[in-house]
Amino acid sequence: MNKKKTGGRKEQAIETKKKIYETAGRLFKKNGFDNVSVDSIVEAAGVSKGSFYVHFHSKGSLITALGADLVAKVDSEYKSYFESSLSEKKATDLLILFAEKIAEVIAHTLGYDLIKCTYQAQLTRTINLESTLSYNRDVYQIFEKIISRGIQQGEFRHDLDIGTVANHCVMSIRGLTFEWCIRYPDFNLTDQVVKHFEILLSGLRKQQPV
Amino acid sequence: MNKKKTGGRKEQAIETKKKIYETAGRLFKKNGFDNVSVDSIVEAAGVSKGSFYVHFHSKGSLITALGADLVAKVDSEYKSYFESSLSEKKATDLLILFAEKIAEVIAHTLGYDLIKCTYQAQLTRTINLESTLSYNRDVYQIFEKIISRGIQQGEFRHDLDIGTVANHCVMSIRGLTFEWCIRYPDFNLTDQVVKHFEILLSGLRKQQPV
Amino acid sequence: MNKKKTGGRKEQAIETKKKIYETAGRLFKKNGFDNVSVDSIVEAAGVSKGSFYVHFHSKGSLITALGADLVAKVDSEYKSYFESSLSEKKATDLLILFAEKIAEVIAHTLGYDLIKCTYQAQLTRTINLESTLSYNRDVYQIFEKIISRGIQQGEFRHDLDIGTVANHCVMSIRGLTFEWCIRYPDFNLTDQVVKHFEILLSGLRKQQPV
Amino acid sequence: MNKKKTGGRKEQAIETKKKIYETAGRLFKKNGFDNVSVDSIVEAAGVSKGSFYVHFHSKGSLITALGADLVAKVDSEYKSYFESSLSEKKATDLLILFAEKIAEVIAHTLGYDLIKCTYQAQLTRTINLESTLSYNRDVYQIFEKIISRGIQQGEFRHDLDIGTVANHCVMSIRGLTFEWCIRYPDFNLTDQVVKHFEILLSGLRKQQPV
DNA sequence: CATGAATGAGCCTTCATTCAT
DNA sequence: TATGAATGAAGGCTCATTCAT
Repeated sequence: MNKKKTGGRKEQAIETKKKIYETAGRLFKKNGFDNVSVDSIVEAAGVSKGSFYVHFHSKGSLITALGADLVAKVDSEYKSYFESSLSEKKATDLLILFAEKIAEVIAHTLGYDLIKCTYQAQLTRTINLESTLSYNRDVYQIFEKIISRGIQQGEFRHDLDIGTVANHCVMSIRGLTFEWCIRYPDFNLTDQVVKHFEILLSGLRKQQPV
Repeated sequence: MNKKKTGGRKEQAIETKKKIYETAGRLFKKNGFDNVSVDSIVEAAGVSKGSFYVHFHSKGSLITALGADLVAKVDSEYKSYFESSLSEKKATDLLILFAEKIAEVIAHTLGYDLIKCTYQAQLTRTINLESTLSYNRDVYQIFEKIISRGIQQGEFRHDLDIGTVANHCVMSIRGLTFEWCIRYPDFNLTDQVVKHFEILLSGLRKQQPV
Repeated sequence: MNKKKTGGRKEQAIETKKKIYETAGRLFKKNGFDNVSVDSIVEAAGVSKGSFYVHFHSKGSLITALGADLVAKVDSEYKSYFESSLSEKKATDLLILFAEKIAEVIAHTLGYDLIKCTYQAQLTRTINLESTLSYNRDVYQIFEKIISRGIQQGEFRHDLDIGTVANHCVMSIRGLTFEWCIRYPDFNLTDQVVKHFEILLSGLRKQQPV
Repeated sequence: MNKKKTGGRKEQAIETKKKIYETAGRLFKKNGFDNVSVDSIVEAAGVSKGSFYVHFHSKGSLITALGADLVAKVDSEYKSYFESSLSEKKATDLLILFAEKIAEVIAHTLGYDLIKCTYQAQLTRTINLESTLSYNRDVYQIFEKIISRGIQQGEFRHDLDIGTVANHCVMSIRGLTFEWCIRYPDFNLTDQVVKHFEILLSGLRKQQPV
């Protein structure tokens, strides 16, 4: 009925899957997590319901895939941003900058609807959280590098446990993001994140001789 | 047909409403937010479905009421705890103690299921969040008092904006609670809250002359 | 929209349930067991799908009820037939007559389609079989009475175990009915049942001179 | 893409068909009749869905073939058992022994699940019954031989119609097997078959002095 | 012959809400 | 107030079959 352009069936199959995938992403972003049905996805994508189940084992598995993809995408963005900022010497500035960058990505690249539905999904455990929560995520490792450098350079206290602090940094951002979700639009995520890290930093910084 | 004990119709009506209300609370706590239907509530409460809609405009309005009630209840608990701890002199200790108390209430008095479903409801905005988010909540005011005292007593930095810091304290707890929800049961809320506030404190504390 | 005749809501409810029930019975009989959906039942009955689930917990429970009803109905018919035949003196004749009566009821009162779908349901255990299989069913007891009388009157062997033989009589009829189902219409149930009971009565072995 | 061992395409085709066939048999036996889909067959067999429809016109035709095969297999087993028992002189004993053998094969060689799904298929006429029901089946002929010998040897009554009695013997076993299916596991098929044939042999009626 | 993507009707069940009594 | 029958859209998922490559 449709699709004659691309050659092989395999290419077509990939395209169909992609179409479902992207349509679903768009709908989730637009309508929120619980308001997207398989029916609405396939209708919007212009494929049959059967096709959906050819390409995805269940609605949940599509969501899981979408989530993992998202994590990979933003982590990669964080990573390249961090690497391009390496010239920045002071760990303090680096920490603020990196936190700010994350806030920017969340608030503007991903956007309110997508984040909200992701957080919802995490709470309902509809999705497999491994990719989101793994402490091996790049975002944790970048924080660790920054903190580690701060300690080495004598900016941060020597008694800090690097893993623990990185962990609390991520949690702080996650917490502020949650607050942003529930106070939206009366909450400036970037400002609050910067403010929060400034407070946090005053505690991390080595005490200056008077 | 039943209920002859209490006299007037008004008393009976109140009792019916109460029965629905309490049953709903119990069920939400037990089964999670998405797994409680109006049907299950009225069945468990022993009233008719019609009665439900006599007393509550919709399922959502019941949930809103339930949420506001919960906030009032825990805030009152926090308040009385705080007042009984006033003898405690140091603001630093008071802050840690109070944060710990909140974590305890969340983890043990309220419990995982209730909190999770509350957080879910906040994200879906199924409930009216006013009561939860109002900066007039007792919990904010208590933090303000503690911080204010810390500044007055010379423990905390003088340049802190009391409202802002209290706000970030609440947000930190909210964020850690969210993390607890999605990592449960592999996350000790109380420990993490204490740890987080210790980090936060080192930044709040006035810098000591060497 | 419809139904204004009968007075109270309760009467209407009963009528609705009855309408669903009878429509379902008719459809099962007409289309066979696996080819009747809840959709088709409610459409034919002219009620909403929601109504179906108001009156029946599930499709299965409707079928179970239908089955139990059927058993009760035919057993009662067997019983009254047997009681009206009590004047018949010889147990041998009574046995043949009663088996024949059962065959008649199965083949003509109930009919091929209904029986076939009942037997199917038994095999898939879609229905609760208790009512069908209980050895307390009237039909077992009637056979026991006949056999018992035959022994007392000296017609039947004294060494027969009454319960066992009654049981095998029922099983024989059930077996022949199954055969009828799979050979229909090339199998005369009544003739075969009569023939079978004649063989059963006389035995295969040549009679030994005493 | 795969399978290089066997030479020609024809050999491969045969092998594919065989693989589907045997896998289907295994699955039907394991999961029951209604719980095996074409999808599950081709997945388990490791072939494509397209291949299935190359080799079998429909799901039903596969089942028909499977059924015919089964009949041939068991009939051949009955036959060789009977032939090896010919030395057994008395028709009475032979009859009991043969019925018992059939019960054993049904209960243990074929097993509950397979028999149940076969009986189901017969009722739904999903399968072509010719092979099962043909009066030319070996099993009928063996019964005829036994009965015939019993008459010739003076053990059985002379007035028996051999074909009719053989037919009722098969039906009895079929009926008891049905009963076994619906009462499983609270029904010992072999015991009941032996008991039934003992009753059949002796009859219910008291023996008259000649 | 083999493949597997695509189809779309069909399945049973749940649910919040309405309304006549 | 209280009842509970009635509603019907929506939900996720299965399945035998077709057909272009």
